[in-house]
Amino acid sequence: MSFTKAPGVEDIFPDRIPVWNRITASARRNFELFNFREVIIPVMEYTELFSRGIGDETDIVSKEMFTFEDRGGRSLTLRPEGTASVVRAYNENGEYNRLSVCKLFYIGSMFRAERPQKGRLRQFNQFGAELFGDDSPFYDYEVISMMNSIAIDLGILNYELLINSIGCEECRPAYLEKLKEYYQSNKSVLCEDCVKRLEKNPLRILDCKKDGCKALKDAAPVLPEFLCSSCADHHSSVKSYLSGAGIAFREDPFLVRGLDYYAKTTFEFVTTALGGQNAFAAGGRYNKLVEILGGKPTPAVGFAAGIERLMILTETNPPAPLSLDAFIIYSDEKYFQHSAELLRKLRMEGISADIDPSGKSMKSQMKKMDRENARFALIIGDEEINEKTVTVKDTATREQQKISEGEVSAFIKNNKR
RNA sequence: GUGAGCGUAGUUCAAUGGUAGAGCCCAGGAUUGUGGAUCCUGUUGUUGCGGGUUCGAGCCCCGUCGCUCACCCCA
Repeated sequence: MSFTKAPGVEDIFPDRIPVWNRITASARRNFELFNFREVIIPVMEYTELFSRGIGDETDIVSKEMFTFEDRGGRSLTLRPEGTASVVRAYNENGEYNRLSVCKLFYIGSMFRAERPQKGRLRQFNQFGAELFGDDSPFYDYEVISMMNSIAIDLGILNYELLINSIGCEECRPAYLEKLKEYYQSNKSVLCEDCVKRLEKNPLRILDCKKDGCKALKDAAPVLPEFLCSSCADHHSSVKSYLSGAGIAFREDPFLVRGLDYYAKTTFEFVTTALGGQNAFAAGGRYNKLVEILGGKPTPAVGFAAGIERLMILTETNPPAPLSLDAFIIYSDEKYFQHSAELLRKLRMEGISADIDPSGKSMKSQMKKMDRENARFALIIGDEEINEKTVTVKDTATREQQKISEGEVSAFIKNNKR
């Protein structure tokens, strides 16, 4: 009986781990520069959290969640995104939700029961940040600029930052009315799905790629024109902060998000290098969500980025593969015990080291050493045993020298990569 | 949920319906203590699975499973 992995999940083997690590390290570094602190949240929550938080009508909740019953008959769901969990954790923890501003970030797996394709998995990983407690447009800017720093840090080329404001509960209803009116009068041209969207979520019609619906978009009412003065001010402040920081962006008046909780600022980092997908990070402001999930009214802003998508974008320029500090080679099996003892000491000193215990020829051991990408070969034979030395060979320059046993570890530490 | 393409060695791919092969990888070697180049030798398969047509199927037909890409949607 052999087994295969479930559809849409992935094994990431050592050869790709440096790519992964470069991304998560960059995220952590930048989050810390911006004074965000890591929070580790559970991978499952009561289903209600997501249906309330993300919205029952969204695709994520209505058809993409991995939901199951626990033994007591309560419905649990593998998290399809991080924000709802972070909000729940924030609300539940008085230590943090009484702070005037609370900045958190997370890194972890998310689960959505979609058909897998390039850049889209059923179990995928995101890092994201959430900021609670302040409505200042400066924080919208800060969150966007933090993601921008990570993208630059990772050397991602040819990406574009799209921003928009989708208004607040004061001004959005009026816009939605206009939008409905507009599409109602053109209903005959709309595709089947969009006729449904007209009632449930008219904003989404703007996202439709069908020719008929797309054509209507050009003459559709544009959200920015309907913003109340508070939202308009907020939006222009965000833009001027971005311009002031030299961050290029394009306003996309039709940028709407697939999750219900957003208000005011929305943004997406997009590229054409991801096949059918185009966004590698996205987010926005969500001032009502904390309250919807039972907390005190608290403004918030955040984003999430797809780690696998970032891997696709950065794998063309891979970081150095993992390497080993030392590989021990012995000329005769009778010196294996001695070599193993040296190996043990090196590891205790914090030097990564390995050995081939098979007792095969030196040539064979050298080959193995080469494959392990070792920095130094440590050779032990008759001479070395008699002199209490080790021959240390630099695998890059092929130069070698004898070093007394006591000084080997110090030498390697001083010459590590 | 919908559509298209593809399943042959660890991997990348060959094989007019007529004995399943090559490159790479891997393993060993090219004299006596030394890796990456070169050369030599060697290992590896129920051709995804199950039926059918045929004297004969990796190849044709049907089913099934899986993968990939795209739509939808999204990070």
